[in-house]
Amino acid sequence: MGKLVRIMDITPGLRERKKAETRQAVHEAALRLAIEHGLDNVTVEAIADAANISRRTFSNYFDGKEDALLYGDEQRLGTLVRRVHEQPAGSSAWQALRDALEQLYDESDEAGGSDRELHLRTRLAMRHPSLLARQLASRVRLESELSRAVAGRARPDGVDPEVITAAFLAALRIAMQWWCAEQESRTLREVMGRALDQMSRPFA
Amino acid sequence: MGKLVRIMDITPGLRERKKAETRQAVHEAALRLAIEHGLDNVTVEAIADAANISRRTFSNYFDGKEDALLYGDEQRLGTLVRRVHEQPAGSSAWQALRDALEQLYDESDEAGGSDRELHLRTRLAMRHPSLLARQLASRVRLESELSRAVAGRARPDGVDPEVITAAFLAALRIAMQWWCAEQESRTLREVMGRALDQMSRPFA
DNA sequence: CGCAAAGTTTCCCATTGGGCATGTATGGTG
DNA sequence: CACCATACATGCCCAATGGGAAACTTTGCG
Repeated sequence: MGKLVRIMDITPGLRERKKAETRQAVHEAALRLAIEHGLDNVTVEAIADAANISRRTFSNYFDGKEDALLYGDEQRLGTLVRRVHEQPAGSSAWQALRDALEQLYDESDEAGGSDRELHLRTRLAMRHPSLLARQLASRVRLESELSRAVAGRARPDGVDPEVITAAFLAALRIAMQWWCAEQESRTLREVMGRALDQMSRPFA
Repeated sequence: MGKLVRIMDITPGLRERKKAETRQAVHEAALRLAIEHGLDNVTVEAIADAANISRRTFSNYFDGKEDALLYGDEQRLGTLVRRVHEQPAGSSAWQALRDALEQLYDESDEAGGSDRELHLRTRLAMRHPSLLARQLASRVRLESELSRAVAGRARPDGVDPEVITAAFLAALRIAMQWWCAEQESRTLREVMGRALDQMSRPFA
């Protein structure tokens, strides 16, 4: 029983940790190879090889090279959901989303995750149709979670959570688009702020 | 030269017309088979067979069964872009989008394209990840066209066209989501109207 | 009518996802 | 600590797929 507590609590068990490590390793291998040789010049086999696992095992971790590449994105958005949940209950839905996002970028700045790499990765994703497709699909899956995360919060009369989160995510996407179009003239933060400001305004 | 005019003008040439016909035939075959047997129980070969073309030729028309299925969507969104262009120059960006959409649904009502079928198709798309993915990707490709179509129109101060169209399309997506969740209690029109109203309001 | 261009088909092969069976590491239990 | 159920990795295999090369057919301009 004591073990059970430990398992559920902090230690996910060696097994789980190893899985997570491998997943991360595969992800990074995929990323490196894709940037180096271009996505379609990289086979699943090559990625698996670079990560020291068999091709078959790769399939156990990801549904394809695209998923492997976008694993970082999924993680990032997952933590975004968590941060939204952590926002003070007094924050409005829109504000909670914005603050959570801001917080997310504070963290990644500290972690040294430079904008530079993100820039590259995102350009890669925008260029390749199959990547773009999977990315958007995974975001939709996340949208519902995000909606639930803001469902209990204050929002303008008659505006449903789904609409707020959809608008929020759309703004993020547009911001990334803008940011990738220019060459680092502005911070991603700034661009996102701008997009979110615009999105929060009335259109009619 | 006279012929050249005809080619560019109305007659797309027999060749082009046949291509369009085939494309449509393949699309419909795909749709029928997918609804009948479920998407993943239908091979590309089966679709090609049903449309009386070779498997290889299928690839000349579409990049995969998903694309074949979503061809209808692409057409529909293409005409939406055209309708937006046709809106009176006096209309604001947001209004032009809404009116063009309304118009699009007037047309499909006249054409007898029942909501019933759309309901089925959309549920299909929402359930199957690979379909959802491709659908979203094709919408992004369209987003830029739509943005250009409203670029010259009146919009709230400091709000860029991309943001407006992104919001618009996001609202459509949410509306489809809502509409598919309930069983025909409301018209798609109504639901879309509701989503668009909400989206046009300020969030902050 | 004749020919060049566009389109279709056949043949082919590398890549891929996933089922199944077999090894191998992990962790709870007596 | 030894033991075993279970989860995980791997190897083998096959059907599906995308797309290149080349042969063949259709279209339509001159």
